[in-house]
Amino acid sequence: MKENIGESLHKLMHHYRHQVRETAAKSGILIPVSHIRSLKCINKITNCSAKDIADRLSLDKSQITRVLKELVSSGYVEKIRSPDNHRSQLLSLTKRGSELLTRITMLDRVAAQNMTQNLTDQQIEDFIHISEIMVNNLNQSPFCDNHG
Amino acid sequence: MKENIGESLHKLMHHYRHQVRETAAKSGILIPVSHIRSLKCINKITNCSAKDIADRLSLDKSQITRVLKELVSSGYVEKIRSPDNHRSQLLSLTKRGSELLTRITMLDRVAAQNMTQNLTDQQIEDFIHISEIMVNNLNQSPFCDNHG
DNA sequence: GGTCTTAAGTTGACTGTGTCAACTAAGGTT
DNA sequence: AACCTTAGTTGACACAGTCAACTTAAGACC
Repeated sequence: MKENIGESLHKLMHHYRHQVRETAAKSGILIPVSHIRSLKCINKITNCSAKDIADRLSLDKSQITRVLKELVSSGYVEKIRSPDNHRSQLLSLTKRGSELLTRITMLDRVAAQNMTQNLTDQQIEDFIHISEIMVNNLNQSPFCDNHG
Repeated sequence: MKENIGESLHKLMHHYRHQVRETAAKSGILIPVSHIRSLKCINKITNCSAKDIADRLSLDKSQITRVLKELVSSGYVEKIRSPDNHRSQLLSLTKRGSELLTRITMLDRVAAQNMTQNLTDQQIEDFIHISEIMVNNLNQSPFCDNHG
């Protein structure tokens, strides 16, 4: 039975992505999921840099660069060079970006409620908790050597 | 808190995929995950057709066509026209395919054990169970209208 | 028998995601 | 100065997922 956990994950992820995209599309939001996730990071992390996003989302730097390029050119994000460290850059949401994120947050709430509608709060917490344990297992395993 | 379930999923999926690919690569298995998943379907479903795989994995028919083309050309899978229904086709593993799947199954077991190492059997069952409930929620939601 | 519809599979084109390697530029070290 | 590290950029590529148009085969119906 244990071995099927992978298929469960694939399936769940598939349907989850589907719903996120569909929900967003129905509200006229047509940007990809990775962009949405990046917006959330920028909002949450103070003085957010590209690296911060990459670390938090476990994504490649290059991917972030490309996402940011589009977010900036769409007017959702502003990029200014950090005054104290010219290697780094400070990311912040524009007014437009903030408004977009507000709408996304509302959609997220609805989507999460829909996805968890037959579950108790305890079950949801358990699920997230178990997920975290598994992520830890995977990170510390010999298979995945994160030098950090 | 509920809204973060999405990020948990993304993260878990990311690390899970990473491990699957890495584990396979270390054993010299260099085919993509979708191919592996398809092989498992063919093995599990008697008289498996392309559509069966697409349904079971919630993937597009076209994707399956392409996966099968490679699996056939690599000699892992055989494709014969169904005698009673010429629209359909019967898929079966070749000897090579069977051997490959055996190796994959062993790797899967190790990977699953690694991923679940600090979890009780009950927690694993709960996790799978909750996943299924969420998949059902997503399928039956107004967002995702599966006409089938 | 001849249309009409549906189902299975194929193909092409395209978007999004993830990864790798080579590179620039800035900062720190000695 | 020469050297190393870090943040970010760019190019190239593989994989994953989606959509629409198409072929071929079966079944339904007059």
